[in-house]
Amino acid sequence: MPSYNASAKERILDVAGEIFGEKGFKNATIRVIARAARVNIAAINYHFRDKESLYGAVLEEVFSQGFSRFPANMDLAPDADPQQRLRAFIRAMFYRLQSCEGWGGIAGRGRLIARELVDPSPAFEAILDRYIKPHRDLLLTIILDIMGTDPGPRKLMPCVLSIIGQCVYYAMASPVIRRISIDNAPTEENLDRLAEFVWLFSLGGIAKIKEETHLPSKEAV
Amino acid sequence: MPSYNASAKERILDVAGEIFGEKGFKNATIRVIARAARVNIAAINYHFRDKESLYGAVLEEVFSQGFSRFPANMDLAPDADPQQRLRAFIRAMFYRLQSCEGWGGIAGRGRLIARELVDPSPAFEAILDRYIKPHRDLLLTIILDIMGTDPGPRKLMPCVLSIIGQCVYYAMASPVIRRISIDNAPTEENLDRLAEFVWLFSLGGIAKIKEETHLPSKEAV
Amino acid sequence: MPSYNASAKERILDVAGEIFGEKGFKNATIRVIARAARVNIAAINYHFRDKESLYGAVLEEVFSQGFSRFPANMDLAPDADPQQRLRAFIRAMFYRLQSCEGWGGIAGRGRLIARELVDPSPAFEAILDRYIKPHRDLLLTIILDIMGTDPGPRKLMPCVLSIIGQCVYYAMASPVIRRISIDNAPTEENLDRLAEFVWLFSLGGIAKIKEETHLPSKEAV
Amino acid sequence: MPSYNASAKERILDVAGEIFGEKGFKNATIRVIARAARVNIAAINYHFRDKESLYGAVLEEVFSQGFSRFPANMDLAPDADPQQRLRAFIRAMFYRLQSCEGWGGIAGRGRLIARELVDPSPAFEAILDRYIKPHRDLLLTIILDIMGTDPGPRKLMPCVLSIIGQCVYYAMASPVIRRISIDNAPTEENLDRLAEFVWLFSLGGIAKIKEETHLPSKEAV
DNA sequence: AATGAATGAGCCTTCATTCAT
DNA sequence: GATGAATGAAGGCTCATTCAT
Repeated sequence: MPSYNASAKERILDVAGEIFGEKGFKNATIRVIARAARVNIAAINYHFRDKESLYGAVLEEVFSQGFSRFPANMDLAPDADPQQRLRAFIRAMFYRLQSCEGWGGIAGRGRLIARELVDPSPAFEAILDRYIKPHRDLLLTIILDIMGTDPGPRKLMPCVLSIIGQCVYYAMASPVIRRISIDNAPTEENLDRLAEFVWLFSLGGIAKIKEETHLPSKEAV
Repeated sequence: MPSYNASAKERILDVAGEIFGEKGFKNATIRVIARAARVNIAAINYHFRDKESLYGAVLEEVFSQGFSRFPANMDLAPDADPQQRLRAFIRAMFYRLQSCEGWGGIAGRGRLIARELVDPSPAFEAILDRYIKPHRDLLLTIILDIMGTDPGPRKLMPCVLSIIGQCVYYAMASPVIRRISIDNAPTEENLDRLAEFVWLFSLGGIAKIKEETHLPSKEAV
Repeated sequence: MPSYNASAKERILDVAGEIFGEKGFKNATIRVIARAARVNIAAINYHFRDKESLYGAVLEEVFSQGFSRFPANMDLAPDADPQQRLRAFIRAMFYRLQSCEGWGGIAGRGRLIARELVDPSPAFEAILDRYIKPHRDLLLTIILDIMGTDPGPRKLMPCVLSIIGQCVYYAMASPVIRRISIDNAPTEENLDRLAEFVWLFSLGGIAKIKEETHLPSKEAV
Repeated sequence: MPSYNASAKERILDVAGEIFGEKGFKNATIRVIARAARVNIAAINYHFRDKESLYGAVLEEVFSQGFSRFPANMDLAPDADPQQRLRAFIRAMFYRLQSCEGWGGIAGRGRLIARELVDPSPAFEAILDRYIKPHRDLLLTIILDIMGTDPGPRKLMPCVLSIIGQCVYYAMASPVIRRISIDNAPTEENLDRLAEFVWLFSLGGIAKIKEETHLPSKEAV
């Protein structure tokens, strides 16, 4: 039965995402993953060759599922203005990074992405090209549309980073945030509220950057 | 000879910061640290009892040095207005997280902090209380002073997080940022420019949040 | 389709001979054999039950083919004298142990036999009885005929061993011989020349042993 | 106590020689070696880095001890004639390859050498240069002295190989020889008797080769 | 007849730690 | 104060084998 085979492979992929996200690549052991997936250790080797390849498959799965489940135009009207497109972009990013298990299986995987940002694995290279760079370009066009004019890369790229930085920080530092500040448990309500905040904060930031003239633009450098 | 002992202990602490920052706690091995510090493996256990305690000592050292070398009022006039205090705060944070080796020995340790945010070690608990919470409170008062009125925690705390988030993100994701966007090598010029950007962006964000009235304040919830 | 089955089984037997000869029993893996034979791993167990049985089948095949292709009276006139019979015996042995692939498919299998001499496998027991002992007896009668009289086992058996030893050594140690001495690539020309040498050397040896009287015979012990 | 340390390392080296000789490199496990040497598995790694390096050390030890304990001029008068030097050479080789444990610790290591002849390990390269080639050259000069004139490499080198081949074969094929022919247990009496036989057989062979004129010499090729 | 999936055993290695000196 | 030797635990991986199909 292909469904049984697929099931075992899928089970491995599933729990591996969970455990890699929770413990990190090195701390996670294939023994634990195998036990959680209710398969033999050698089955992991059979389906994914080795631990590193399994990790690569998990990474691909996380990004693939994340972007298909929460596209950047999530809940967005076709004729939305750039402000609303930024809002959707930020909300989708929050959901992608922090949606919890009950919603469909990518819980804790936000931390997996956070780990990749800190030290990228070899498998992350492909992810950069296939998912992250196009995503960055989308945000670039949104910001350009909001500003109306091109302020040059020295103003544009940092806007991208500041917006993404906020989204990522809420996800990656969530264990600490919970301890030092507010309730940021990844419930739907919290995510929506924080996304709304980041959106407004970033709109203010973009406006401020646009009106600043003493910041160097590309030409000024 | 106390000087020799102190020297060995200091060498261990020094290279351990480097290597823990570079590889992370689990990936770093005391063998590599011992070899880099030119001491016997057992000497590490002798001076620091075990790997975890060594890590704790490193963490304490990193924060202690970071805050003493780059205080939050760095280069700040005593009578500076809150905007300028925010500027100094952000600049100090950039330097603390990203200052490179030539400047005095805490290179790569920004990544060590980033790792702690993703999964905090037991030793991080003390750091939170001694360094991070007071630091957060300082930023809180700065923002309050900028706003002039207390908008309630639902607006205030996220401002703190969005500002810190930007600073941290630039440091923690630097390997990836370098690949997908701008030159963010931690030179003095780059750090100053990016800190300036984050400062302005955040001023805009704070202003925007202040004027927003539909955002829920604490009482509205 | 019987032809396909037979073909698969034969392919396995064929490449297994090659690979067992090259790597030895333990170092050879059924995975590599299966891939080289272009069959599924399980097909090997299907056709040959397990790795050890496959090895037994290969061993039988090697000896069976070797002795049928290169019989000890190869190229020998029916009325040949014992010296010529020894010559044919030695030449056949060289060919059996070293004939290369182009000649009909038992290349590298000389090393397989060499390995069996060093540590015999369970399957070798049957080979001893069916092939090697009769072959030894044939050489015994040849030597007896050359000597004319029976010098007793203490002189006779070592002659057998010294002759066989030379033949086997040229085959088994060929990787080293090539490195430390002469060109002994198993070309037809080289095999013929070396066999000729061993024949003459052994004739001299036999003659010397025959005339020696101080060597203990069986009775003297 | 250095003697205790040395003792552990020596014990490992000792039993490893035994077990590698008995089972071969792949079949031998460091677990078994560790247990037999009464040390922890990790101790092997500590002293010899890994299995392959341990094997290299064993190989070096076997040859080093073999040649120092049984030099090629063993029991030889300083003014001995070439025939007697050949006799000593052959006797030493028999002892080296087959001397059993009671005599001083290189039992079963003849098989280790035999395995190297069949498939040389990377570590064997150094052994060739340091031990085997000089040994071969010594035998060459002995044969030259016996013949009186240089018959050319096409006659000389095979003489070397035929003599060495006999010695090696008695050692390497001893499990089989025992089954198909005579009592060749490596007792001192047996070794002496067989060495004596090989010596005489080889003297006869050399003489026969010398008088043969139709064999190609170097120039004839 | 033949295969893909899955297993259990076993192997080498690495690591942090301890102990005697 | 500092070290070389030795340990026990655990980890990733490979292999021959089996089972359901």
